[in-house]
Amino acid sequence: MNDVAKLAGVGTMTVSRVLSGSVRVSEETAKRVHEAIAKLNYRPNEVARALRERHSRQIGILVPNLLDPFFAICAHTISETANEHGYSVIIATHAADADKEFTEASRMLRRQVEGLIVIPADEGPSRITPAEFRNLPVVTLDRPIEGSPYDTVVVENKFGAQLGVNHLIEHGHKRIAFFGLSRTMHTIKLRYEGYREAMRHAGLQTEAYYGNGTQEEMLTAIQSIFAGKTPPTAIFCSNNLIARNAFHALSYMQIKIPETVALVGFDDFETANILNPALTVVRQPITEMARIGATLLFSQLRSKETAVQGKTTVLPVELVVRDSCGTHP
Amino acid sequence: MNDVAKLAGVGTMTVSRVLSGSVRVSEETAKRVHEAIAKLNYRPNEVARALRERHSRQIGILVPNLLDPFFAICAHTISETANEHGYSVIIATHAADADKEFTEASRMLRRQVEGLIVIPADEGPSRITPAEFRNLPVVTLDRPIEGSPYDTVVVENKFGAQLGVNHLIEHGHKRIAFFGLSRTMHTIKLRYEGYREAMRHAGLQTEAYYGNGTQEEMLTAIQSIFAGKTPPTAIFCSNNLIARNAFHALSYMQIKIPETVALVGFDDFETANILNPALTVVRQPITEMARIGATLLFSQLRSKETAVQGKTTVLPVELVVRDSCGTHP
DNA sequence: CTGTTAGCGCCTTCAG
DNA sequence: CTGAAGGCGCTAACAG
Repeated sequence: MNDVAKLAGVGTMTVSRVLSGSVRVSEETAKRVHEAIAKLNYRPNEVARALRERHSRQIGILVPNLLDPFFAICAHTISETANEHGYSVIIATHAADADKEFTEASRMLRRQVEGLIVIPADEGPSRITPAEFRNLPVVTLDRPIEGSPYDTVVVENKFGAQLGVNHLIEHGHKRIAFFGLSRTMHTIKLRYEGYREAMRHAGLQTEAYYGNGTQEEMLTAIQSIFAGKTPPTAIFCSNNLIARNAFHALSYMQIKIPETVALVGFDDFETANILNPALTVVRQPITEMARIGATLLFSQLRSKETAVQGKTTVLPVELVVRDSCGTHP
Repeated sequence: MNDVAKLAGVGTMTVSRVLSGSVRVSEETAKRVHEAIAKLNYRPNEVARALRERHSRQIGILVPNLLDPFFAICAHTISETANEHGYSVIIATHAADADKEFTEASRMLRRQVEGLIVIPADEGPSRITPAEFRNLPVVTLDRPIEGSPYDTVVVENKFGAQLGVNHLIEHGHKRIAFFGLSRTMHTIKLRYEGYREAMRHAGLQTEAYYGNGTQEEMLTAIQSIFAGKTPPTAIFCSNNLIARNAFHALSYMQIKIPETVALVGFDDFETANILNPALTVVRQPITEMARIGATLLFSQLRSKETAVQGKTTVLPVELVVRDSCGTHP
């Protein structure tokens, strides 16, 4: 910047002003400065600026990983939204580990991020709390941080499950199994509740299976379940991984969908409609969720006050009927 | 930091030294400092440190988007590798637009990233060049930046296509169509070359279709192609999007795979093996590519010299035979 | 082993 | 409209 100033024959402040446009500078001077900038290929140092201005124009995104399309879509959308606001994003993954989550959040704070958008680790108590991160605006997505006062954006997990299960019930199914991933995951628990209520309301008995996060485990589970005398005639899958694994195992075992078992998944995915049969799912508005979360954060940044109320925004889900439950009753 | 120093009754330098561990500090003093840090919940300001030390411990990742699992896997792997090196990552997307690519790279440079890993925009000449970004270490993934001296990591695109097409030829197919996405994409061009050579080598005529990036377009294309008198008996799909769209259209039209048409895709994806029939693909080592690229960048950072030679690392691909071509001949 | 001085690149404040 | 001084939080270099 000094070089630019010297070349343009002005003081550094003039250069600074030309760049920020905050104060009027005579046109001619501005032109000289611009020429000098171009000649020297000068780029302002945002680090110095951040230090001086005490805000980094940077937010942090903390997700379990970027391999699950659900998280990747969130990260993508947040990143784009941040860009529209002139912010950069730092991304880190916590692999569903609360310690890693805390470590990464701390690192981001040291980097002076102005806010955090996090899809919390689901195992163990999160250590992202106002006690640790005083003043730092945080918005959580997909699930809240238990007992924290942060704004959060989630979907109608329970209602969505009811929607899906009722769809199955309307098709006349009596034995409908719930396939969970982990008993401890917030979203899965809510979806199970929805399942249970729908079943109870219809006077049906519940039947839940957990785990089966890999194709192999699922195959074993399906084999044992369908070796019984009265296997379920329908399965409600609690997330897209479980749905894919179930679909795979059923196809592999040549168990007919929907003739022998009907299938409904929670969370739509790219290839759901090219499966054979195409999978009926409860769709979550992922992009919208991420955008709303980011917008929430930026409005906190603008108003310069961290939300202390912890507003929860619940987004609607939608049943996408395809072919894995047969035709409409 | 001043507060910490005061509370511990030492100078700021002592605090600094305790934190960095660079110089020995007496144990007792160190303890007092640590206590003060804990009491005040002090976190060092990385922005100030970066300004002073003139390196940010931050790299930039620039990808077209995070929606395509291929890019998301790359970003994920780079992010994890960077973390292992104690670096943070800034991520931005360029939506395959060379201007946006340039803008985002510039923004990252202003933020003093120490290096860039980029999956270049494929349309238009990239403006990420040493002329614009003097000294900045850059590694490109998936495709090179034309005429740039940057290290790059790619896969055997041409050979992979030959592998896939030969597999089809071995199954006795004579009319094998190539489904491209864009004529201008570097990877697609190479894959087309592989296709062409394999066909020529077998004395077969080529037949290529481009576009069809949406399910609707693909459906129209497939309808018109299969309305002809001698439609192809096999299709080689140049990437995972095209493969999925083709699969969808074929299923929708109830054209039997592999009986009526055999299908091979380039680039494996999550659900490829739960399709019915499971899709035979040429698999690229995505994670390995990203990890090698990141490692390359970090070794440049360590050696403090930007690669000027532009080393190209070519990674092997692998044919994953599943069911979309029928049984082995 | 510890403290002092100076300055990284920028912008706020105050003078001109 | 423009420039000079000072300091954001930190650490390299030097001194003690």
